[in-house]
Amino acid sequence: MSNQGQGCCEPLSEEPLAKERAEEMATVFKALGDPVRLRLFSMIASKPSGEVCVCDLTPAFDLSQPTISHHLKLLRQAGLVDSERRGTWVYYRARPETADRMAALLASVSADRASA
Amino acid sequence: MSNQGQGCCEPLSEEPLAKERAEEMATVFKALGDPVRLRLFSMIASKPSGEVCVCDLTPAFDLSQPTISHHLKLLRQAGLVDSERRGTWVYYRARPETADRMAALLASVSADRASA
DNA sequence: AGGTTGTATAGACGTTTGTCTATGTCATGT
DNA sequence: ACATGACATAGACAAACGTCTATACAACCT
Repeated sequence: MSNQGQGCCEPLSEEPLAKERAEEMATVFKALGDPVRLRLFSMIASKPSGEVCVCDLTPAFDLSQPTISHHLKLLRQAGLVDSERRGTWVYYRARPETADRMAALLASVSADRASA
Repeated sequence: MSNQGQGCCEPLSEEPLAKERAEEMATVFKALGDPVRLRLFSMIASKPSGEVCVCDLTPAFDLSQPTISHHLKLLRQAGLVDSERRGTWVYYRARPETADRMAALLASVSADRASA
Protein backbone atom coordinates (compact mmCIF):
# COMPACT_ATOMS: atom_id res chain seq x y z
CA MET A 1 0.00 0.00 0.00
CA SER A 2 1.15 3.49 -0.62
CA ASN A 3 2.06 5.49 2.41
CA GLN A 4 0.67 8.84 1.40
CA GLY A 5 0.43 10.18 4.88
CA GLN A 6 1.96 13.29 6.37
CA GLY A 7 1.97 15.65 3.43
CA CYS A 8 3.86 13.22 1.30
CA CYS A 9 3.81 12.35 -2.35
CA GLU A 10 1.79 14.60 -4.55
CA PRO A 11 1.72 12.49 -7.69
CA LEU A 12 3.54 13.76 -10.74
CA SER A 13 0.55 13.35 -12.94
CA GLU A 14 -1.86 15.51 -11.04
CA GLU A 15 -0.05 18.74 -10.72
CA PRO A 16 3.46 19.81 -11.48
CA LEU A 17 6.02 19.69 -8.73
CA ALA A 18 6.59 22.92 -6.89
CA LYS A 19 10.05 24.31 -7.16
CA GLU A 20 11.09 23.57 -3.60
CA ARG A 21 9.73 20.08 -3.59
CA ALA A 22 11.44 19.40 -6.89
CA GLU A 23 14.79 20.27 -5.37
CA GLU A 24 14.30 17.84 -2.50
CA MET A 25 13.25 15.05 -4.80
CA ALA A 26 15.96 15.77 -7.30
CA THR A 27 18.52 15.31 -4.56
CA VAL A 28 17.33 11.77 -4.03
CA PHE A 29 17.26 10.98 -7.74
CA LYS A 30 20.69 12.47 -8.12
CA ALA A 31 21.96 10.14 -5.40
CA LEU A 32 20.67 7.20 -7.42
CA GLY A 33 22.04 8.68 -10.61
CA ASP A 34 25.47 7.15 -10.30
CA PRO A 35 26.07 3.51 -11.20
CA VAL A 36 28.21 2.85 -8.16
CA ARG A 37 25.70 4.35 -5.76
CA LEU A 38 22.81 2.57 -7.42
CA ARG A 39 24.60 -0.74 -7.03
CA LEU A 40 25.48 0.08 -3.45
CA PHE A 41 21.88 0.88 -2.69
CA SER A 42 20.81 -2.24 -4.48
CA MET A 43 23.20 -4.38 -2.46
CA ILE A 44 22.01 -2.84 0.75
CA ALA A 45 18.33 -3.11 -0.08
CA SER A 46 18.55 -6.67 -1.32
CA LYS A 47 19.96 -8.09 1.89
CA PRO A 48 17.33 -10.23 3.61
CA SER A 49 18.88 -9.34 6.95
CA GLY A 50 18.12 -5.71 6.16
CA GLU A 51 21.64 -4.53 6.59
CA VAL A 52 25.12 -4.86 5.21
CA CYS A 53 28.51 -4.29 6.70
CA VAL A 54 30.66 -1.77 4.85
CA CYS A 55 33.34 -4.42 4.94
CA ASP A 56 31.16 -6.45 2.56
CA LEU A 57 30.42 -3.55 0.26
CA THR A 58 33.88 -2.13 -0.29
CA PRO A 59 35.54 -5.19 -1.85
CA ALA A 60 32.68 -5.55 -4.34
CA PHE A 61 34.00 -2.59 -6.31
CA ASP A 62 37.18 -1.71 -8.09
CA LEU A 63 37.37 1.52 -6.17
CA SER A 64 39.25 2.79 -3.16
CA GLN A 65 37.72 2.52 0.28
CA PRO A 66 37.35 6.29 0.69
CA THR A 67 35.47 6.48 -2.58
CA ILE A 68 32.95 3.90 -1.39
CA SER A 69 32.70 5.72 1.90
CA HIS A 70 31.98 8.93 0.05
CA HIS A 71 29.21 7.34 -2.00
CA LEU A 72 27.64 5.86 1.10
CA LYS A 73 27.64 9.28 2.65
CA LEU A 74 25.72 10.71 -0.29
CA LEU A 75 23.16 7.91 -0.07
CA ARG A 76 22.76 8.64 3.62
CA GLN A 77 22.39 12.38 3.05
CA ALA A 78 19.71 11.68 0.47
CA GLY A 79 17.78 9.73 3.08
CA LEU A 80 18.04 6.47 1.20
CA VAL A 81 20.02 4.60 3.81
CA ASP A 82 20.88 4.70 7.47
CA SER A 83 24.08 3.64 9.13
CA GLU A 84 24.88 2.31 12.55
CA ARG A 85 28.18 1.45 14.13
CA ARG A 86 28.34 -1.79 16.08
CA GLY A 87 31.76 -2.40 17.48
CA THR A 88 34.38 -2.23 14.83
CA TRP A 89 31.99 -2.40 11.92
CA VAL A 90 29.46 -0.04 10.40
CA TYR A 91 26.21 -1.38 9.03
CA TYR A 92 24.01 0.24 6.42
CA ARG A 93 20.35 -0.41 5.90
CA ALA A 94 17.80 0.91 3.44
CA ARG A 95 15.16 3.44 4.38
CA PRO A 96 12.05 2.15 2.60
CA GLU A 97 10.01 5.32 3.19
CA THR A 98 12.29 7.29 0.94
CA ALA A 99 12.38 4.70 -1.81
CA ASP A 100 8.63 4.41 -1.51
CA ARG A 101 8.07 8.13 -1.91
CA MET A 102 10.08 8.17 -5.08
CA ALA A 103 8.35 5.06 -6.38
CA ALA A 104 4.96 6.62 -5.78
CA LEU A 105 6.00 9.72 -7.64
CA LEU A 106 7.09 7.76 -10.68
CA ALA A 107 4.23 5.28 -10.57
CA SER A 108 1.72 8.08 -10.74
CA VAL A 109 2.96 8.93 -14.20
CA SER A 110 2.31 5.59 -15.76
CA ALA A 111 -0.87 5.10 -13.80
CA ASP A 112 -2.26 8.31 -15.17
CA ARG A 113 -1.24 7.55 -18.72
CA ALA A 114 -2.67 4.06 -18.58
CA SER A 115 -6.06 5.25 -17.40
CA ALA A 116 -6.22 8.10 -19.88
CA MET B 1 25.98 -14.99 -10.61
CA SER B 2 23.81 -15.37 -13.65
CA ASN B 3 21.90 -12.28 -14.44
CA GLN B 4 18.81 -11.96 -16.49
CA GLY B 5 19.10 -10.25 -19.80
CA GLN B 6 16.96 -7.66 -21.47
CA GLY B 7 13.81 -8.25 -19.49
CA CYS B 8 12.33 -5.67 -17.25
CA CYS B 9 12.73 -4.82 -13.66
CA GLU B 10 14.56 -7.25 -11.52
CA PRO B 11 13.55 -5.87 -8.17
CA LEU B 12 16.20 -4.24 -6.07
CA SER B 13 15.35 -6.34 -3.09
CA GLU B 14 15.86 -9.74 -4.63
CA GLU B 15 19.31 -9.57 -6.03
CA PRO B 16 21.73 -6.75 -6.54
CA LEU B 17 21.77 -4.96 -9.84
CA ALA B 18 24.31 -6.16 -12.34
CA LYS B 19 26.88 -3.60 -13.33
CA GLU B 20 25.59 -3.03 -16.87
CA ARG B 21 21.99 -2.77 -15.82
CA ALA B 22 22.95 -0.35 -13.07
CA GLU B 23 24.51 1.97 -15.62
CA GLU B 24 21.35 2.04 -17.73
CA MET B 25 19.16 2.72 -14.74
CA ALA B 26 21.52 5.26 -13.30
CA THR B 27 21.26 7.23 -16.53
CA VAL B 28 17.52 7.58 -16.02
CA PHE B 29 17.86 8.55 -12.37
CA LYS B 30 20.54 11.03 -13.28
CA ALA B 31 18.16 12.62 -15.76
CA LEU B 32 15.67 13.10 -12.94
CA GLY B 33 18.41 14.29 -10.63
CA ASP B 34 18.22 17.92 -11.62
CA PRO B 35 15.46 20.16 -10.27
CA VAL B 36 14.79 21.77 -13.63
CA ARG B 37 14.52 18.46 -15.45
CA LEU B 38 12.36 16.97 -12.72
CA ARG B 39 9.98 19.89 -12.97
CA LEU B 40 10.00 19.66 -16.74
CA PHE B 41 9.17 15.99 -16.57
CA SER B 42 6.52 16.71 -14.00
CA MET B 43 4.94 19.36 -16.17
CA ILE B 44 4.94 17.05 -19.15
CA ALA B 45 3.58 14.07 -17.24
CA SER B 46 0.89 16.00 -15.49
CA LYS B 47 -0.80 17.24 -18.64
CA PRO B 48 -4.15 15.53 -19.11
CA SER B 49 -3.72 15.89 -22.85
CA GLY B 50 -0.59 13.81 -22.55
CA GLU B 51 1.60 16.35 -24.21
CA VAL B 52 3.01 19.82 -23.82
CA CYS B 53 4.33 22.32 -26.29
CA VAL B 54 7.87 23.48 -25.67
CA CYS B 55 6.49 26.97 -26.01
CA ASP B 56 4.58 26.33 -22.77
CA LEU B 57 7.55 24.88 -20.95
CA THR B 58 10.20 27.45 -21.70
CA PRO B 59 8.55 30.52 -20.14
CA ALA B 60 7.92 28.59 -16.91
CA PHE B 61 11.58 28.87 -15.98
CA ASP B 62 14.04 31.63 -15.39
CA LEU B 63 16.42 30.07 -17.87
CA SER B 64 17.35 30.64 -21.45
CA GLN B 65 15.56 28.80 -24.19
CA PRO B 66 18.64 26.77 -25.20
CA THR B 67 19.08 25.62 -21.62
CA ILE B 68 15.54 24.26 -21.53
CA SER B 69 16.09 22.65 -24.88
CA HIS B 70 19.21 20.97 -23.55
CA HIS B 71 17.39 19.59 -20.53
CA LEU B 72 14.60 18.25 -22.71
CA LYS B 73 17.18 16.51 -24.82
CA LEU B 74 18.58 14.74 -21.76
CA LEU B 75 15.11 13.63 -20.71
CA ARG B 76 14.56 12.28 -24.20
CA GLN B 77 17.89 10.46 -24.24
CA ALA B 78 17.03 8.88 -20.91
CA GLY B 79 13.85 7.51 -22.44
CA LEU B 80 11.62 9.49 -20.14
CA VAL B 81 9.93 11.56 -22.83
CA ASP B 82 9.29 11.59 -26.54
CA SER B 83 9.03 14.56 -28.83
CA GLU B 84 7.17 15.22 -31.99
CA ARG B 85 7.15 18.21 -34.25
CA ARG B 86 3.77 19.38 -35.50
CA GLY B 87 4.04 22.41 -37.66
CA THR B 88 5.92 25.15 -35.96
CA TRP B 89 5.77 23.62 -32.52
CA VAL B 90 7.38 20.66 -30.84
CA TYR B 91 5.38 18.62 -28.37
CA TYR B 92 6.78 16.46 -25.59
CA ARG B 93 5.00 13.58 -23.95
CA ALA B 94 5.95 11.22 -21.15
CA ARG B 95 6.94 7.62 -21.76
CA PRO B 96 5.19 5.77 -18.94
CA GLU B 97 7.06 2.48 -19.48
CA THR B 98 10.29 4.09 -18.41
CA ALA B 99 8.84 5.80 -15.37
CA ASP B 100 7.09 2.57 -14.53
CA ARG B 101 10.28 0.52 -14.66
CA MET B 102 12.00 2.88 -12.27
CA ALA B 103 8.99 2.92 -9.97
CA ALA B 104 8.94 -0.87 -9.85
CA LEU B 105 12.60 -0.92 -8.99
CA LEU B 106 12.14 1.44 -6.08
CA ALA B 107 8.88 -0.05 -4.90
CA SER B 108 10.49 -3.44 -4.52
CA VAL B 109 12.67 -2.06 -1.78
CA SER B 110 9.90 -0.95 0.49
CA ALA B 111 7.78 -3.94 -0.38
CA ASP B 112 10.49 -6.26 0.74
CA ARG B 113 11.20 -4.36 3.92
CA ALA B 114 7.55 -4.18 4.83
CA SER B 115 7.04 -7.91 4.47
CA ALA B 116 10.22 -8.83 6.26
C1' DA C 1 11.44 35.39 -51.80
C1' DG C 2 12.08 37.52 -47.51
C1' DG C 3 11.06 38.31 -42.73
C1' DT C 4 9.51 36.37 -38.34
C1' DT C 5 8.99 33.06 -34.80
C1' DG C 6 9.87 28.45 -32.50
C1' DT C 7 13.32 25.09 -31.48
C1' DA C 8 17.95 22.88 -31.76
C1' DT C 9 23.01 22.90 -32.00
C1' DA C 10 27.78 24.74 -31.08
C1' DG C 11 31.10 26.51 -28.33
C1' DA C 12 32.66 28.71 -24.06
C1' DC C 13 33.06 28.94 -19.11
C1' DG C 14 32.55 28.47 -14.09
C1' DT C 15 30.86 24.90 -10.84
C1' DT C 16 30.10 20.35 -9.32
C1' DT C 17 31.29 15.53 -9.24
C1' DG C 18 33.97 11.21 -8.88
C1' DT C 19 38.14 9.59 -7.89
C1' DC C 20 42.55 9.34 -5.69
C1' DT C 21 46.26 9.62 -1.72
C1' DA C 22 47.14 10.93 2.88
C1' DT C 23 45.58 11.24 7.34
C1' DG C 24 42.35 11.16 11.25
C1' DT C 25 39.24 8.62 14.44
C1' DC C 26 37.20 4.87 16.82
C1' DA C 27 37.03 0.19 18.67
C1' DT C 28 39.66 -4.07 19.61
C1' DG C 29 43.21 -7.02 21.30
C1' DT C 30 47.75 -7.82 23.16
C1' DA D 1 49.68 1.85 26.49
C1' DC D 2 50.25 0.66 22.04
C1' DA D 3 49.63 -1.50 17.63
C1' DT D 4 46.10 -2.95 14.32
C1' DG D 5 42.15 -2.98 11.52
C1' DA D 6 37.65 -0.57 9.96
C1' DC D 7 35.74 3.46 8.49
C1' DA D 8 35.53 8.65 7.80
C1' DT D 9 37.40 13.14 6.53
C1' DA D 10 40.53 16.44 3.94
C1' DG D 11 42.49 18.11 0.04
C1' DA D 12 43.74 17.75 -4.88
C1' DC D 13 42.59 17.23 -9.67
C1' DA D 14 40.55 15.80 -14.12
C1' DA D 15 36.08 15.01 -16.13
C1' DA D 16 31.28 16.00 -16.41
C1' DC D 17 27.54 19.29 -15.87
C1' DG D 18 24.53 23.48 -16.14
C1' DT D 19 24.32 27.65 -17.96
C1' DC D 20 25.00 31.30 -21.24
C1' DT D 21 25.48 33.75 -26.08
C1' DA D 22 25.65 33.17 -30.87
C1' DT D 23 24.04 30.81 -34.62
C1' DA D 24 21.61 27.38 -37.48
C1' DC D 25 17.48 25.13 -38.93
C1' DA D 26 12.45 24.68 -39.78
C1' DA D 27 7.89 26.24 -40.53
C1' DC D 28 4.84 29.78 -41.12
C1' DC D 29 3.03 34.35 -43.26
C1' DT D 30 2.82 37.98 -45.97
